[in-house]
Amino acid sequence: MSGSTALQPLRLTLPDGSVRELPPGSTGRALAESIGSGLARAALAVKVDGQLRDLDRPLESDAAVAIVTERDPEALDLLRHSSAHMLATAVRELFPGARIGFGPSIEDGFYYDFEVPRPFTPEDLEAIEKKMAEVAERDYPFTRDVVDRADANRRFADDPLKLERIAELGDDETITVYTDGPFQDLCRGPHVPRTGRLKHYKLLNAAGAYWRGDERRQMLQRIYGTAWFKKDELDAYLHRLEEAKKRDHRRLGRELDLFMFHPFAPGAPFYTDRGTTMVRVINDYVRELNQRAGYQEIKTPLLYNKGLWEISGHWGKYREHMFLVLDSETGEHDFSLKPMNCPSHHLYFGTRKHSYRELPTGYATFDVLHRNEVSGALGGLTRVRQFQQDDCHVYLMSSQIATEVRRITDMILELYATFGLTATLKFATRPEQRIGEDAMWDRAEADLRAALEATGKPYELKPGDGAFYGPKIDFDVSDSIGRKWQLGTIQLDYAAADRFDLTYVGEDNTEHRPVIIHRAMAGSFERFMAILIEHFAGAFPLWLAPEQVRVIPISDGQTDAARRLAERLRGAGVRVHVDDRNETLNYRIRDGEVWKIPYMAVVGQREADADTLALRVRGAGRKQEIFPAGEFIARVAEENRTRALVP
RNA sequence: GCUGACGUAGCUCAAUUGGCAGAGCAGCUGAUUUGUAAUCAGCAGGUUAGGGGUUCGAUUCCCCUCGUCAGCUCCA
Repeated sequence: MSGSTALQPLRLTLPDGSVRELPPGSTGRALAESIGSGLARAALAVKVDGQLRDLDRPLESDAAVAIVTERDPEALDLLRHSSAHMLATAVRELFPGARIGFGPSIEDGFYYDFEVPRPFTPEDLEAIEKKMAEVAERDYPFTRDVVDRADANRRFADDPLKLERIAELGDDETITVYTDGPFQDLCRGPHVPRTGRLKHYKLLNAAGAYWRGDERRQMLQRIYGTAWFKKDELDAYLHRLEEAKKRDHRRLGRELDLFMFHPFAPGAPFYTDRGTTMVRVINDYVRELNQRAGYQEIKTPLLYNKGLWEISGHWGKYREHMFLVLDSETGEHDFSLKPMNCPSHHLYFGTRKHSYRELPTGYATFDVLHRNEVSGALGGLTRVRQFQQDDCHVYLMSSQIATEVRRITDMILELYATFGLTATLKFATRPEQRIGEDAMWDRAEADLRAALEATGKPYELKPGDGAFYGPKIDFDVSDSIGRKWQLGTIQLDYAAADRFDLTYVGEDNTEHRPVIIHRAMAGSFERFMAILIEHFAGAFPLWLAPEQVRVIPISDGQTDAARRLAERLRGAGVRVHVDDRNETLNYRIRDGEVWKIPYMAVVGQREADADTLALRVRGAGRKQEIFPAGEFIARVAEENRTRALVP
């Protein structure tokens, strides 16, 4: 405690630098009231020397303080954590025997785990939500009590999970209990002042969750919810969920006929003709980038004897994720489908001698990989068992790292920009568990960082998050609705060359170990497809669209003209179809919009006579434009060539 | 893998307490020849995911298998 005596006033410094004096033991609320009654009404908590505290907790010493209201970023956390308590309060009233686990605030909401005899049903959730409204109505204060261990154990005698947590608390830790009405919870706090402050929330779903995420422990029933300060924020969030559902790649993949799954091949997609076209277009683009970088594209075997996996270390650490294959001659499962490309590339590199003159040497491969994910981990194209990566391994001398990393970074950012994706960079440095000398890490991190700085892009530092064999740069991409995906990665590897005994002959005519860079840009094509589908909501830019132009003759009289136009477009490398079905023009226009075709070229008698077309741009409605056929073909070809994002 | 929910025509969904499996869209056939988001009529479409059980009778109730979906420590 500070040396202040009971008679000396507290000196509280506000964010604007002004100082207020209040009697010792005054609460945050008293401070807020002394500033203004409006602020006192808005106050949710108080920040004392940077730490959040309950509004009604006495201030003990001079400090820098700030009143926290809805407008502070931390306030949402507070709101959601308190909402979790209110949820538990309601559950306890409806299910008196329910034992409680943890109930934190999370991104966009909160959850609470309960140990109950049976899982919650959707009807339960409705009832619980109603009960929560009652609890809010009763406007209980959240009160904080400091208790000793014995008291805590007594209070939670019926809640073994809480007792377990209490037992873990150190003797020097303050144990606090928060109470709102009939409910009390072991909790560090802080909370909003009263349940009445919780107004705009919704329970979303319930699902099982292992106690502490440990599959060996009992399964609890978790209820997820979301909470916001304003009704329109809650509505906007729920609307966002709806929108995200609408652009769910699984739904669009079916509606736009891009890919499918069959029960006989769980976790392995079938691509339709349209989906295959997209994969090919993306492939071609990555190929072009690889070629420009001077990387070689190679194809390597899919199936290997375990000898390879023993060298790579997969056999020991990764075997459960590999699809083992029975060798009928030996009767043993001595073969495995490859889960990664690196061992193949290392093997290939090692089959011949390399001069320092040929470094850096890059191998790129689009081969199919298999990883045996547990069934519960599968979902759509983002979590699959079979996939392809835009994988590349570059073998180089350590003196070449900075230049090469810079080159790769530019390449990756260019790729993202082409799809209208923006990336943030993360620089991950040496982890606790690692191989190699500190000097090596110093050098590697310095090189990576220099390369990173050279891009001029801001980056986030993630100390200790590197791979055990080297530091890395991760690329997080934000899509059009703000979701983040980790896509690209550049990893320095100082271990593989040793394991595979890879060498190059240096200028000094002796053998040296190369450094290896693992590079992925799009990551897996499957996941990248999913991200693109959701990013564009299925309305792909022309160059990526499976069907780029649909030619629509108005009536039978123009069918031949339409076909001739399509033929000319096809000649210019355009993916085009003629919709001469026996349907009304309106029907076919609508169909084109539903299928999100970038351009519809309508050909009536006027257009047929003049060798023109009436262009309808996707989403632009009736706003159409008459184009001479030649001009239109040139325009489409140009968009294709430049990979234009918008028409 | 575990917990829960779900699985009905190609797609989206119906089908009282267990009582003859339906509709819209898509498909096919015909009529219609269309000027910018659904023309009309007819036809066809199913071992209700698969298997077993209870029952006079199962889409419905029970069990098993397969698959799909949600979730499985962003730190009391």
